[in-house]
Amino acid sequence: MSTRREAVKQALNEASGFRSAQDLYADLRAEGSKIGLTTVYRALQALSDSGEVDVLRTGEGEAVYRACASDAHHHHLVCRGCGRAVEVEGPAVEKWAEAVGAKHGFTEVTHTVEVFGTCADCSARAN
Amino acid sequence: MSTRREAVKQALNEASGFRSAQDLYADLRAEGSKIGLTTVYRALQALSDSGEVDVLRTGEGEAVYRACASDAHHHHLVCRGCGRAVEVEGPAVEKWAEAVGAKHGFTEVTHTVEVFGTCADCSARAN
DNA sequence: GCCGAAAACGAAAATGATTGTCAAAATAGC
DNA sequence: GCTATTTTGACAATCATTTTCGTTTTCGGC
Ligand SMILES: [Zn+2]
Ligand SMILES: [Zn+2]
Ligand SMILES: [Zn+2]
Ligand SMILES: [Zn+2]
Repeated sequence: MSTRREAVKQALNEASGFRSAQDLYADLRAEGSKIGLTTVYRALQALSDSGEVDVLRTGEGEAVYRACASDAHHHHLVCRGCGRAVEVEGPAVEKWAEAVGAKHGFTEVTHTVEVFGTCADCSARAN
Repeated sequence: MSTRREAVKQALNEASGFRSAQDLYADLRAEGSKIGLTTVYRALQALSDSGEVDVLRTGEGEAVYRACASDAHHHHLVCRGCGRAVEVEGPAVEKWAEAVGAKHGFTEVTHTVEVFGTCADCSARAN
């Protein structure tokens, strides 16, 4: 893993929530790095290809990334206010998705599941 | 509802799966309409605002729309091959999402759930 | 340490979906 | 018919992401 890619992963590790390529680029430049935007995109592409980071789409269609602690399949509970994310599991959901696919004759069934909300801190701050 | 918006909704009704604004624009032009791309975007915006159509994002971040039969909250089982979509319900998933949010102190909990697979027809065609 | 191939970089241009602008066209009320 | 309002659509502008293409680094072999 190259130094630059290492830096991108590092920046992701320091964040608790999902961050976009543009966010990470800004973070890195802010701390003095001379990294280019193209390289940030390439690093994120490689990291998500190798499964080292999770990626999902915001409601506006922007790709956001996160370095998750768990290697296993999981989903996220994401705060709409601060972006903080909690890794969650849902055996019931996994079974349901499989069953739904099978029931309608679909094969190679996969799924996307994300839960959004306002975290306790953000709720408090709003008062 | 204006004639043009009516036309967009009509085009969506004729499709069984999710379609992008560009897809619908192409469909309408193909059948002779002189509608503009901007108008298609505006119609879809209005239709989704009023809840008449469902919208979701493809893995590439493109917005796709569908005129669903059900007014109630539901999810979709979508074919990766032909785009065909089936409306599905999952009470267990609804409860799970709520519980997960509550457990971590999140409020105003919402969720996105989509199931993807290859439909029977597409599986057969691949043989 | 030195050399050339291969990999990594990054600036700038290209892409592609979506949105903003604004004048022309359709529509409604009178 | 006639003016006020809404809708429309060609075109420009945005913005995230991808391509392109020299330049710089890295690295194995010497
Ligand atoms: Zn928060
Ligand atoms: Zn899952
Ligand atoms: Zn299919
Ligand atoms: Zn649901």
